[in-house]
Formats: sequence, C-alpha cells, structure tokens
Amino acid sequence: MTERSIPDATVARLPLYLRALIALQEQDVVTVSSGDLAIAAGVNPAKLRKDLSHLGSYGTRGVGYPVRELVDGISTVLGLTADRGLAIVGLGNLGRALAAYGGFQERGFRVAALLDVDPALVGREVGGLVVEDVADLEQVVRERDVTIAVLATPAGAAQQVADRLVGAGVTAVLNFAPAHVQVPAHVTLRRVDLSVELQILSFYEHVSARDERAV
Amino acid sequence: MTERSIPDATVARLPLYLRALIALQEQDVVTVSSGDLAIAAGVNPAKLRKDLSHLGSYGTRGVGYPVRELVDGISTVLGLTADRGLAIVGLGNLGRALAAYGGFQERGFRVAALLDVDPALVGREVGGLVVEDVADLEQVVRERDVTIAVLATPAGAAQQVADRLVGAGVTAVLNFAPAHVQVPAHVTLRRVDLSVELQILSFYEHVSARDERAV
DNA sequence: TTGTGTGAACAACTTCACAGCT
DNA sequence: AGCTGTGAAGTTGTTCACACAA
Repeated sequence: MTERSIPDATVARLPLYLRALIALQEQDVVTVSSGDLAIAAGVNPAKLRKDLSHLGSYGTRGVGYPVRELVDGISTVLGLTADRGLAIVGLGNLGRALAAYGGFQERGFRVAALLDVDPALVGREVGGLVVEDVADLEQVVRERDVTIAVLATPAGAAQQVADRLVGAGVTAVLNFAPAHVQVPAHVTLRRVDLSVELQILSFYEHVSARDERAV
Repeated sequence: MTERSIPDATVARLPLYLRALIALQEQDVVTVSSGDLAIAAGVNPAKLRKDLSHLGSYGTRGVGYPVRELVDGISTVLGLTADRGLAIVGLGNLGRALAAYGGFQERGFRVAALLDVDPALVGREVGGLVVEDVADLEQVVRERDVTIAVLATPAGAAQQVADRLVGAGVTAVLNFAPAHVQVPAHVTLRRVDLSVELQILSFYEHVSARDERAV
C-alpha cells in the first residue's frame, strides 16, 4: 500500500533518486537493483530500500526496481506531475542567474513571474520573461496561480516580501536571502544560504588541517 | 574547557548564530540571553544553549552571553580568522552571479580565482576579477593557496573538475552542479542543488494542498 | 531571581542482518 | 540464487526540566 507520511529525511533524498533514475532511463536501463541505484545516488543501499519502501512496494525480490515505474512513482509523490507556478522575487545578480537557469522549467516548474522593486530592472527581459513591478505581487500571484516563490531579495526586504507572498496565497518559499524569515505553519520554507555553506565548509577544512598537523 | 568534536548539526547552525550575533553587535548590544538569540536565529533556546556549550563556557548564569566574545569564539571555531583562498570554477549564469555576489569577501573568504573552459569567457572581467583558463587550474590552486572550491560547472564536467581540484590540493568543495560528485574522505563536500530544493518544496506544498481538501 | 549548563527522556534517522518472495 | 522489505539494534539529534551559579 502507498504509505502515509514519508519521513523528512526520505523526502529530501527522493529528488536525488529521481535524478539518478532519469539518467538510467536515458540509457534505456529497464531494471535497477538497490545496490546499483545507491551507488549512482551516493547513498547506502539499505537506506535506499527503506526510503523506497515508504512509497509502497515497487521492487521485485531477486530482480530489482523497474526504472520507469519508479520515476513515475517518485514524480507523483513529489507532486511534479501537477502544474506548479513559480515566481522569482528580487532580480539582482542571484535572481537573474536563477531566472536564466532553465533548470526550473526543465523539471516541470512554470516560471510565472519575475518581480523587483528597482525601476531600472522593471521592463527588462531576463531568461525570456519581462521583469514586473513588485507592487503588482498580489495580483500576479493570484492571477497566475503561483504557489511557490523564490526569494532572492536583499536580507532587509526578505521578511516583508515573504509576508506579502504568503498573504497572496503562496504556500512554499525558497529563501536565498541571508536572513531568518518566519512564515505561518501552513507554509513551507527552505533556506539556501551560500555564505552559511562556505562557513560550514570552512569549519571542516580547518579541523582537518589541524588533524594533519597532529598526525 | 574548549570541547573536542562538535556535532555536525551544531556546526551547521553556528553560522546562523554568528549572523544574528553580528546584527546585535551592530546595534551595540553587549549581552544576549539564549531566549533572545534563539528567536533571532529561529531555533529553540535549549538547542542554542546546548550548541554553545560545545564551544566551552561563554555564558554567565543569570545574565546571558557576551555578544562580542561569542562572535570571536564562533568565528575562531569556524576557522574564519584564517586566510581562506577560494576559487570559482564554471562561470555560466550561476558562477557569474556567485562571483559578483560579494558576500564571500565580506565574510572573510578571499576570492582567488575564476576559472572556465570557454574561450569566450576567459579574459572577461566578472566581479572585479579576470576569468582564467581552467587549463591552469592546478597552477592557480597551488600558487594562490586555494583550499576551497566552488563548483558551478555543468553536471557533466563536475566530477572531472572535482578530481583535478582535489589533486591540486583543495580540501573543501561546494558543489552547485546537479550531479553526484565523489571526493576522497579527507575532502569535505557540500551540495547546493536548486532543483532538488524546489522538488522538496513541491512535496510539502502538494501534501498540504491535499490536507486542505481533506479538512 | 534570573538564565546558563546539562543529565535524562524522547524522537528521528541510519545501519545491520536476515526472513521471505521470485 | 538473488535482491527486496523490514524488525531490531545502534547512532545522532532534540527537548525537557531543573540544579546551580551569579
């Protein structure tokens, strides 16, 4: 049976499995074992099997997993089969890179709007879309059925923009601004922070350098 | 005493505390309680106290934590006081945005080189630095003491570039390429994957939409 | 009296090891 | 004979609740 409530840690890995499976599908691989898929995705095979078991019973003992069906199954669980409208707010360096990135459309997200405050940016075309005035945020979100927002504003504006997005009906926010943003419980927030990642790396780099001296 | 081996989960949160503390410092706040700092960083106060206890004893019972000393303490633990040379490899949309971002220099990382294969990009200036040929990777890494690399190449080139970086002496890699990259155990790798983040968001958005219908 | 530091209970996640299906 | 699916054990992380220092 399809299981209720998939663990967070599993959800976070499903996209990795999906990517590996799509690569296999492109090579016309029909069936894959947990061992092989685990190597491709960079995880432990037992973990992979337990993760997939949360989606229901896809595998066949003694054989492995059917690639195409797993791709479909994971896509459905992640909600990638539905239309998902996405807005990017803030078109500074990072926002423009994200708008031009193309990986969003490729994975089934419809980039529905680019919004910024800066009059110098409004009207400019980025990645095939015209930047619109953030003053129209509420209208754009409602009219184009935007449910996911990418926040790429400066830190100072992040909370205020997030509040407006949530007020307009957005239920998922990907925050690139280096600031702590709060949202109501029914909204999902994820943070991507470049300097945080670098600082974490710095710690381990630093520690391993010390270890080397000690050895 | 300064404690050995800080838990991974704690290390991942130290940069958040550091950011909140620096904001407090700029407002001339001298002392902060775990409760207030926890709100600013968006975590539970007990977790914050346990995290900070791994750095040693900074707080004073009945008073709180001295902001300046904590900033110094966390910076030292994270290795931000040392010189850290950083190279960005791959100057497509994302790589250029990262190069222009400025947040790296601000947080004490020295952007030492920008590298790309594309002859059309080599020689161009991005964010105040000239893009160099990736053929010179090994030489650049050694001469400029690069220990951290930001991988922003296409997926297909990521593993090969990572191998060269590691071979040249890089010990920390931040991978933005949508591919699984393997590195030896002594090298730390972190992954930032935009479409993975969106797919995770999509899951929760999707699930909450179902819940609403059920209610 | 206030707010840290921490043992202890709890919860989540990972890994092992093997039963059982094909 | 091979590989999944999963109880059970092990590990890591979180939260509680309170002793104790200032």
